[in-house]
Amino acid sequence: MRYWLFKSEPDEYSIEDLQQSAQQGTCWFGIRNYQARNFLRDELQQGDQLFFYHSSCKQPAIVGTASIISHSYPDPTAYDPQSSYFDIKSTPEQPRWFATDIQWRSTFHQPVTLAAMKQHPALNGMFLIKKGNRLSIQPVSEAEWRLINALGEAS
DNA sequence: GCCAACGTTGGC
DNA sequence: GCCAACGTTGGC
Repeated sequence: MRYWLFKSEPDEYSIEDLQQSAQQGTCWFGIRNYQARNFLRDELQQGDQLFFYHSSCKQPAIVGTASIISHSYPDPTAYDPQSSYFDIKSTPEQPRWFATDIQWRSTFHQPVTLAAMKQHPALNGMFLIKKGNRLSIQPVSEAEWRLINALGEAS
């Protein structure tokens, strides 16, 4: 089992939206970056867990957790000419982009803000903290997973 | 709104 | 295969 961090703009899709769809899960689509795609296609496994991160908002923060509930599969929006994620070079024979299903698991009692993570010495090496990293899907170590969960559950 | 840090594209 | 120009992300 591995740990990940997924970014989402709360205006587009927030942890509240994720929680409301907890029964059926949520299709996570629209990843259009090759490095993120490779993680999604090659390394994410059913049962993995992830931090849900709110980006491009007032208080960028990890706000909760979710789990991967499917294998990765070709991103249907890449085939849809009506979709802004349409990519003519992605075909059913050779899909270029992938999606997966995730399911809400927890909302943190206290969001763990980017500022707090930057200040925490133990999180210096975090993918998210490394300068200029903008990946929308990125790996998280087990130590980081434990620490941030503890920070988020603390009141 | 600004801008740094990437990623992508395309000419050569 | 290089690299300049351009586009995007996302914190501030």
